[in-house]
Amino acid sequence: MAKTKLGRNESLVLEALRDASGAPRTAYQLLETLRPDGLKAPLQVYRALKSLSERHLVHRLESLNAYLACSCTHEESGEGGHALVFAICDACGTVREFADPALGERVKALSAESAFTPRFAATEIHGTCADCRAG
Amino acid sequence: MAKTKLGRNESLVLEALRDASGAPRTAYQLLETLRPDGLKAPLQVYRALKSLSERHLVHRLESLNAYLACSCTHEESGEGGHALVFAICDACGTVREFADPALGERVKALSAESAFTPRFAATEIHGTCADCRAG
DNA sequence: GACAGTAATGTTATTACATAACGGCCATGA
DNA sequence: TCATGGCCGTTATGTAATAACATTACTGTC
Repeated sequence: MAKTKLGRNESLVLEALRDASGAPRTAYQLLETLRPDGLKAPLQVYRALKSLSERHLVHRLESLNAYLACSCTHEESGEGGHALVFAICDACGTVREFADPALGERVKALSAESAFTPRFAATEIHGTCADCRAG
Repeated sequence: MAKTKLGRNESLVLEALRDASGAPRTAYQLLETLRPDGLKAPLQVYRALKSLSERHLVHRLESLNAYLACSCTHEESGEGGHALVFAICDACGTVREFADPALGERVKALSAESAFTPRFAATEIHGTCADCRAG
């Protein structure tokens, strides 16, 4: 299932996201960044992002339509799937990523109550980070 | 802060969402639905959705770019803000909405650990509902 | 009623995000 | 060799959301 090696475009996109370190980037921002490297069309970026997502190397932030290099060591792929948490600072835009087991358990419990079979869950918390609060 | 009464477009959009009962609708789907009622431009729908969101009568499902009539009685507006949970069936598209206090507490705790000040959090669980699993 | 102020609405155009459809290149192994 | 599959490139298009500006409807006041 998981493919073996990253292709050129995938490597470029992943590197660009890691350079951003904590700052999410939209697909079109990535495209601009990577134009000097020869990327020209949105689809090149989107394909790379899709592939990287499937390998759990990047995540999509749904509420921002943006992408983030994964900072967690996923010991995951467990049955219930992943339960990621993102703390998004609306002031400076940086994002911290967690993989919280307790929250994952709560998601499972809630799902069970509704006879719902979860496959994947993500929590996005919007607020203000410590640095921005300090000002 | 909260305005008094719904305008015509707001009422139309809210009604359309409630008619969908559990099924999320995109802004453009709503526009098509409401064309017979005289709506013509996306902005009319988006403005209504924004206003309704601020009143907590509808929610946006980030992972679907779609909107849902709120089914909860929000006794909320507490300090930490809301912590909503959506169980999204990827098979039939229906969505169940919860307001889970335990999960809200976990979000607060996680935030505190990172000196992050939360304002709003939403959890979207993708999976399969009981009906679809039964087939 | 006449008027000013404000909230709601309407219209056009544009930006931003994402995918469809098609074709080419090249490694590798039967 | 040549068929297969993975990766890559390009054009065109679909879908989601907002900017900018004009207009209409609903107040209260005099």
